Amino acid sequence: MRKNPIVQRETLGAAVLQVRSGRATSRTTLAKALGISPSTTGLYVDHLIAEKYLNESGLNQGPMGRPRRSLSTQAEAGWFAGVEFNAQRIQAVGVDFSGGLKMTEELLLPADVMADQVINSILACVAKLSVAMQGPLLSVGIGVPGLVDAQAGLGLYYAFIQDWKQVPLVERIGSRLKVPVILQNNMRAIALAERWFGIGHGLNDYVILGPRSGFGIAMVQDGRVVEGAHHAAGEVGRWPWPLMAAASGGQELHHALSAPATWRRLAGVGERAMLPEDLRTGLAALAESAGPEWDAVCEDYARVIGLLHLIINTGVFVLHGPLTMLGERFCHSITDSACALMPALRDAGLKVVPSTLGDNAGALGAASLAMEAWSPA
Amino acid sequence: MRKNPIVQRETLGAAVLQVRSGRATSRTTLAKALGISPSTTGLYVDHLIAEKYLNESGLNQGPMGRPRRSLSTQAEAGWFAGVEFNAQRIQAVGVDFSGGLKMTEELLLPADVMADQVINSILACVAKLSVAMQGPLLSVGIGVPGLVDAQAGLGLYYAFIQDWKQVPLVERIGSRLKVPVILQNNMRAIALAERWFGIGHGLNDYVILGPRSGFGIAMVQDGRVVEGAHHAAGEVGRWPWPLMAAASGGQELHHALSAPATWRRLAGVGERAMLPEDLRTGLAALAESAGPEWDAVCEDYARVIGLLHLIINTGVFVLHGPLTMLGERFCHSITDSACALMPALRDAGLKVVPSTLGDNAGALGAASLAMEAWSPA
DNA sequence: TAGGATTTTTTCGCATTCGAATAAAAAGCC
DNA sequence: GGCTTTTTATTCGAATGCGAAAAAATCCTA
Repeated sequence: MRKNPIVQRETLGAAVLQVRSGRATSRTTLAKALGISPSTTGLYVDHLIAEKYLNESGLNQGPMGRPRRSLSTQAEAGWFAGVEFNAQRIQAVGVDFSGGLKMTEELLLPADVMADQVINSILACVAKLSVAMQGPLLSVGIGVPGLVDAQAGLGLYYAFIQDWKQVPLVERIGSRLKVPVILQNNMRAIALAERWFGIGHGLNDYVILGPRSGFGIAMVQDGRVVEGAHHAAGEVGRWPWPLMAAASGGQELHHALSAPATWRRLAGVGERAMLPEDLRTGLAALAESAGPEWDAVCEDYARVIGLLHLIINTGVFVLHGPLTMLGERFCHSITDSACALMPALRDAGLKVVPSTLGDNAGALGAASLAMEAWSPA
Repeated sequence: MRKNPIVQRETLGAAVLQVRSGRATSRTTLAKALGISPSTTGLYVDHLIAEKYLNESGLNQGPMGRPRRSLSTQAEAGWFAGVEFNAQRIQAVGVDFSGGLKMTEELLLPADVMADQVINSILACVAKLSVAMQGPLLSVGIGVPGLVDAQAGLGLYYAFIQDWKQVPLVERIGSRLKVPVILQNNMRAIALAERWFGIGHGLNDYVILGPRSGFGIAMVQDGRVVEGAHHAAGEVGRWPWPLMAAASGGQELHHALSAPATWRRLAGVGERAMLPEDLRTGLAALAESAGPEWDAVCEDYARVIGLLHLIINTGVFVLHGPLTMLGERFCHSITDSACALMPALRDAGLKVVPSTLGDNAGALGAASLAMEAWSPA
C-alpha cells in the first residue's frame, strides 16, 4: 500500500471533475487530463477511493493491453444544491455527487419582493431539498440575475428587486449553511449548465442566447466564461434598437427581442395584446403555423447573432428560454438569414441550436457552479 | 553557494518576463509574481544571473527593513526580432533583452507580391537587423495579416496577397533562422505591443481599434488575447454597414469606416477624391479644423464601439493607426457620442484613448510575441 | 500453450520544491 | 551605540511529485 499523504486539495477537486464528466475513466487517462504523472495520479486516486469519493467499477478492455480499471464517482458521497432566481420565482435543484439530477423545487415570489425575503426563500428551498438528498450538502451555487461580482460574492444590482444592491449573498447564505457558496450571473450559470448537462460537453467556445423578459447572452471562450472587466459582459439587451436609431428615438433590444415581444409579432397581435397563459405553449403553437412576420423576426435575431459571431467567433449559439419552443426550424431560419445578411458568415462555421435543457437550466447551471468549485476538505 | 540544478525552463522564462516588465524587482516580489516560494525563487535567480540573463543592480531601500536587491535584465544577453507586414510593406524591429527598441527596418513590397517573396523579404529584414544588434538572436515574432493559426504556425488566408493560403510560416522562417518563430494576427500583435510598450502595462482588459485600409480589432480579456474558435475573432470590419442594411444593399464596415474613407468624409470630398500623399499628416491637418461631418463621423465610430463595449465590457479602447492623428478630441467625441446613443454606457466605464505607439506598433507587438515565447535553452 | 506485443498500473529511488527557521540589512528609538 | 522592528534573502531538513523500470493484465500469434 502506498502511503504518501496528499495535500493538493485543488488537484483532488479537479480529478473528481474529470471523472464525473466522463473525460477520464482510468488512472492513466486521468493523469493525462490533469497533466500530472501516472504515479502521482495513482496516489490521488487511492486517496479519493479511501475517502469514498470515487470507486472502481470493473474493468474496461481496450483493443489491446492491460484493461483500464474504470473509475467513477460515488453518487452517495454528498450532494450539490443549485439555485436560480429572478423577481418572480426561485428554482432549485439537488444534484448527487455523480452529477445526477435528483430533485427540483420551485417557489413563487410575491410581487415587490425584497432582498431579505429572497435570501430566506433560497434557504427554505435548500432546506426542502436537503431532507430528500443523500449524504451531506457539499456546496451551493446560485445563479443571480443582474450584475454579479462572483469573486467578492456580491449581487451588485438587479432592476426588478427593489433593494437588490450590493447584496452579500455568499456571506449571508454561507454563514447559515456552513458550506461554500458560489455566485454567478444567471446567464453565465446557464452556460455552465450547457457544459455539464447539455451540448457543451466537448465544446470550448459557445454562446448562450437567453431571450426571456429581456435579452441576455453569456459567452464561453476557450473554456472560460467571460465576465467582463466590470462584470457586465453580454449586455446585448442594452443595444439600441433599431441598431442605427438616433439618440433618443429608439428603444432597447431588451424590449424589441424579448420572448413576449417575439410572441406578439409571430402571433400578429398588437403591442398591448394579452400574453397567453403559458408563453412556452403559446410559442409552441406558433412553431408550425408561421405567421407573415416569421421571416422578419428571424432576420432580426439573425442580425444580432451575426454581429456577435463576427466579433467573438465562437462555435455554436445555443438558444435558451421560451423561444426554444419554436424548434429547429427557427434556428435554421436564423442561420440562413444571417448568412444572407452577412456574406462573411458563410464559411465562418455559424451554428444556432436550441438547447435540450428545459426551464431549469439556470438552476442546473448553478449546481454546476457548485460542482466546479468543490474540493474535498 | 546553492547548487541545485534547475529544470523548469518555462518558469525561467516567466521569471525573465516579470523582471523585464518591471513587475518584479527583487527576489521576494518575483516569488509572489510567479506564485512560487522565495527559496525556490532564489535558486532560479541564481541560475539566471549565472547564465548572464539577469543581473543585480544595486539595492533599493523600502520604507523599512532590509533593502531589496534589485534585479534587472541584461540588455546584451541577446535580442528579439519583431516583424509585421501587409501587402505593401514589411516593418521589422530589433529589441534587446531588456525590451529596449534598438533598430527599425522597413521594406516596401512590389504590387502583386507573392508569398515566397514575402518570406524572403522577411528573412532579409531580419538579416539586416542582425548585423547591428548585440548578442544572439533569441526568437522571432511575426504579425501576420488576415487569418492566422498561431498554434499550427500557419498563415491561413489574406486577401491581398494572391497565393497567401495555408502558408507554413513558422516552418519556413524557423528552418532558416534556427530560432523559435511565433505567429499572431497583426491586430492581436498590436494588442501585445500595447501591453509591453504602451498603455496596457497593468491592464487586463482592453480592445485595440485598428482602422486602416480596413477595420479590425483585437480584444484582450483577463490578460489573454482572444483568438476565437476559428481564429477569426474581431472581424468587425465585416459587419454590414449601415448596420440594419438589407441583404444585398449595403456595404461592409471595412469600407465605410476605414481610415481613407474617414479622411474623405472629414475633408468633405467625394468618394473618388484623391487621397493625400501621407494620410497621417492629412488627418493631422483635419484634427483642429473640424468639417461639418465631424459629429457624424464620431457618431458612427461611437455606434460601433458602444455595441462592442456592451458585449465584451472591457476597460479601455485603444485607437491605433492613422486616425490617432485626430488626437484626444476625436476620442472624447466618440466617448460622448456613444454615451448619448446608448444610455447603458453612462456608468459602464467606457474609455477611448489614442495609442502612444506609432506606426510600428505591429512590429513592436511581434517583438512582444517573441519575448513572451522565449525561455532559456 | 508459451512467448511476444501492448497498454495500464505500481514500485522505488531521486531531486525539486516547499516551509519554517535563521541570517542579513537597514531604519527607528531611546 | 545598543535595542527593537521590519523586511529581504538564505539555509536546511522534509516531503511531494516525477521518471524509469518493473509488474500486471490482456490479446495476438504461432
